[in-house]
Parts: sequence; structure tokens; C-alpha cells
Amino acid sequence: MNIGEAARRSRLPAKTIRYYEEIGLVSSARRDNGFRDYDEKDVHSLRFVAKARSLGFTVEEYRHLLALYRDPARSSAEVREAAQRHIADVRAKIAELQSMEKALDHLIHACAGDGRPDCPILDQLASN
Amino acid sequence: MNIGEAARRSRLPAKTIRYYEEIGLVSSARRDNGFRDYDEKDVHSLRFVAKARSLGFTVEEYRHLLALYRDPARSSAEVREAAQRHIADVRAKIAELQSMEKALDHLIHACAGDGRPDCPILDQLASN
DNA sequence: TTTGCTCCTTCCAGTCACTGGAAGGTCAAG
DNA sequence: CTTGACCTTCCAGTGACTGGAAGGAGCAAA
Repeated sequence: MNIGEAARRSRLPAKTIRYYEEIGLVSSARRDNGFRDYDEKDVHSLRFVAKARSLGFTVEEYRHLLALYRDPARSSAEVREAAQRHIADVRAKIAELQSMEKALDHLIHACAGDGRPDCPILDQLASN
Repeated sequence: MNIGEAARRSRLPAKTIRYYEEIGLVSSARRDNGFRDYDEKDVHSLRFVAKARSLGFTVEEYRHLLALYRDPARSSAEVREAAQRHIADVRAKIAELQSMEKALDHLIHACAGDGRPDCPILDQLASN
């Protein structure tokens, strides 16, 4: 099948699939006319990558997970460690964003938001 | 003062201050030897930017907030709107990361993480 | 004076993961 | 024969820095 069909079936943009090929993450056969030609196995790999992507893994992590997936001698410990490293990153990011959210929420509630220039948000940014 | 001192006092890397100058966000005087020369007012602006940065605003938002800060005829409504747009972004990002975290947490708990190859994490990535 | 050190300058390239767009080739339907 | 949807490659841009090279400035110690 053409890249467009593979894109629809993996829910990855065609551009992204070409990019993944360029960086050696996935590959495909080629037809005589130069068009990429994907089979079910290729689509399966693309879907695997699409799911890792939706969980926020980095490209290098997709690569690692794909390699583990294809290695029958892998240990589940290695997979779990990759997932644990990633969830730690996700949690750190959440904590950071939550502290921003909290600070912003305080500021927004302190600000009248009317036609006057007085603004605790600017005051806070300008303090110190 | 030199850029190094301004960097220490604003808690922004010197490289970042030069970058902000390049994009027209801040500016400074120059000494005869070509070195940038910062005064208290400059440091104040840099600190303002550093705080906006720590709240996760984008560079274009720092620019907008600085302009509002410097405009005595601003309305606090405009500042509050900028903050509200930003907090909505932050909340959307938090929600996205939390849904990733939840999915990852399930997977990690389902995985034995031992020497065997069987792994629900890979199974889930490969499903469909 | 020379050495050594820290700080400063500019410029260029790289990061991450795409994304957009230009210019042109392929193919089936009408 | 044209139209339109698809495909190809290549190049450039995104955001917000960050790293590094190559070289100049300024000051203290030997």
C-alpha cells in the first residue's frame, strides 16, 4: 500500500512516516515507480510507534522499545525500566506545570481585570 | 555592569540574555571596548522576563507583558486575559500529561519486570 | 614583560520532532 | 487529454535556547 494508506491506518501523518524513515526508525519497500510500499507488518510497526508517541516517549525511546519488541530474548525488566524512566519525566513535568498553574491562578484571582492600569500580575512580575 | 553580573542578578544565563537582545526583547548600552553595559533598570527588566519565563509564558508573551508593564495606560483586563490564555494552555498540557501518566502507570503495574520476555507494556504498544 | 586567568565578543551549528512548501513525477477516471 | 489525487525529493522554518570555536579585554602575579 502507498504511504497515504499506511498513514491513515497508523494514524501518523505521511510526512512523519517519511521523517521516521529518514532517521532510520522504520523502513519500507519501494515500487518500480519510486513510491514507498507498505505491508501489514510495516503498518504494525508504525502503529507501535504511534502508540509510544501518544504516551509521550521520545524518538530514541520508540527506537529502544521497537528493538526490545523485536528481540525475543528481551527481559520485561528492561521494558519496565524504560517505562519507569519515562513516567518519572512525565511526573516531573506535571509537577512543574502544576506549580506554574498555582502561581498563575493566584495572580489571576488577585487581578481585577478591569479598565484600570493597576495590576497585581505585573506587580508580581516586577517585584524584587 | 557586565553581562555576567547582570546574568547573576537576573538569574538568566548570559547566553540567554544575548539571545533576548538578538530578538529585540531587551537591549543594553555598550562600553567603548564593545562590552554590554547594564544598569539597574535593565536588570529589572531582565528579572521581569525571568519571572514570566518561570511561569511558562512564551517569548512572545514576555514581549507582550513587558509592553503592558511599560504602558501606563494599560488596562489590567488585558494583562489578566494574557494570563488566562496562558493558564488554559498550562492546564491542557497538565491534562495531557496526566492521561499519559495514568496509562503508563497501569502498564508498569501490569509488567512483572523480571528476566522473562513476556511484557504487557510491549503487548499494549503492539495491540490493534 | 610575560604568563595565566576570567570574562567578554561574534558567528555558526545543533537540539527535538516534526511541519510546510516548492517543484515535479505517476496514475486512474472522465 | 486533462484533471485531480496522490506520490517523490529537497530545503527551510519552528521555539527557545545551548554549545563551541576563535579571538579580544583586563587584571594580578612571577
